[in-house]
Amino acid sequence: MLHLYDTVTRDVRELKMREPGKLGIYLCGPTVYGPPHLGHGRATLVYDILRRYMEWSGVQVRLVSNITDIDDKIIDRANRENRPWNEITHKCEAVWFDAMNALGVLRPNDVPHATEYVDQMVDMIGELMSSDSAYATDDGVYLDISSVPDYGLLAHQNLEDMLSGGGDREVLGAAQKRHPADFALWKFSKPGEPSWPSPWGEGRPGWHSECVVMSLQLLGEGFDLHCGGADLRFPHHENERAQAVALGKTFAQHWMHNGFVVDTEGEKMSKSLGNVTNLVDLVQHYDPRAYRMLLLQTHYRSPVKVGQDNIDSSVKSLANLDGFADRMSQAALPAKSADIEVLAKFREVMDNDIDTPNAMAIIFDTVRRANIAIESGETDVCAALTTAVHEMCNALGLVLRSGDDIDAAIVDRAQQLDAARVAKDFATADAIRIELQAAGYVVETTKAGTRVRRA
RNA sequence: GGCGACGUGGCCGAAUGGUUAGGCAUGGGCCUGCAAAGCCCCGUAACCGGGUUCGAUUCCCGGCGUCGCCUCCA
Repeated sequence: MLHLYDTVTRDVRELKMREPGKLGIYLCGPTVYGPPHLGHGRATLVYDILRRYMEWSGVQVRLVSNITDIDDKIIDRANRENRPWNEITHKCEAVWFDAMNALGVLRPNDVPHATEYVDQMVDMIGELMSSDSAYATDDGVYLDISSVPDYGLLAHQNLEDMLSGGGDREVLGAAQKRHPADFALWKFSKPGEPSWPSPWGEGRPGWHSECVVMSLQLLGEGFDLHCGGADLRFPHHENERAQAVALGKTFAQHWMHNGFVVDTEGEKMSKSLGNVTNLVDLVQHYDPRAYRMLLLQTHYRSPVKVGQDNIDSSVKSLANLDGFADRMSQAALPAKSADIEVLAKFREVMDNDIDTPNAMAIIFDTVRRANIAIESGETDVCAALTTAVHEMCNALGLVLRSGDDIDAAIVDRAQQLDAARVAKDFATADAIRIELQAAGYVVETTKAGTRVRRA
């Protein structure tokens, strides 16, 4: 049974499922107005790992993750670049899923778009209006948070404390709001802006409304888990929840938030603080698996430093695992099911708030034990451990590469190298070795003969 | 100002009131004709000052420092 930290109760508790064996997850997706950054990558990888682990554990997961395709930032960019707003959103969404694909992040089961749910949002706002939980001003329709008694549940702050600081920031629509924390459900459009009809005037939905409508519609009331980056905790998630409460509906039963990506100075990475803050750059310049590896070695709630050293270290440890997979794939091991004890330990740490750093420790330890087993001729033991490694990696979405296809001509040369060595013609052997290395291969001398692989 | 997180060995990064994290790097060994690759082995570290305790990196108090949230950023 998975136990997971809950932002509301602030402790690790069992993740309950409305229907045992079926898990409904809502993940706040991107606003498509620019290239995805490392933070987006972390969030999606963290929940991809959660999803895969749950599925591996036999749970049927329905992951819903939206695309915010109407928003002020999209309109701003469209105006700035003088191009249609929906051209930007389509382009950015394509880039997004390309990056996700490269990272090995499974596509969510549902990908609702905000623009597809405008009617439902208007209906919901209508309900809030008729119950006096919302009111219109000159620039939009706002939720009256006084109708939400426990507003601040996720922020763990009461309203007065929230307002006492935060000082310099501009309060949106302040002039006519009843309370500074009231937030926009509907924004009236200016001429030329994308707009939809509503009883209160042409406009577009506020950010916080789409996720309530879509999550409740697709997953239903009281769905199991709502997640996203730590920065969404407040105000976004708080405000989503506020609307559900105002509607008299039960919302998410469990809240999960992942930590930030920070730069080497430990500062939150938001704009351009390093050279690889852009996710697209990262997956182009490095093995995309390295990012998953790096995140697996950090707890999801801790900040993670992404820098050259860290990525390099992950690339290296990944190469070691690949090498292991490759060697074992060629070792003609008997077919064995995974070592039960190893998997039990793996489940134990994973069920404890997705403790992937310890899960990785188990994987590395199992690799070491498999190596020792094969050295001492215990092929059955080795096979069971190796299968376990593959199962665990599979559960975490870590795909190990084994056995690149090597040109027949190269394999041929390797065999000639072996022949020369047997004949003790070391001059020829060395020459072939140099030749193969120059062609970009690592030449390994093993008891079973020379093996080559791409460097 | 309010709320919260954190300060661990060369770097990254976990758990934990007393005994092994793990990764990467370094070092040693094995293998090899020599190499490389690979495998094995190795690390007593915990911001400072008090306190609780037989014993604290782990609990409490106080400093110092870093970071996050406090109206639209994953």
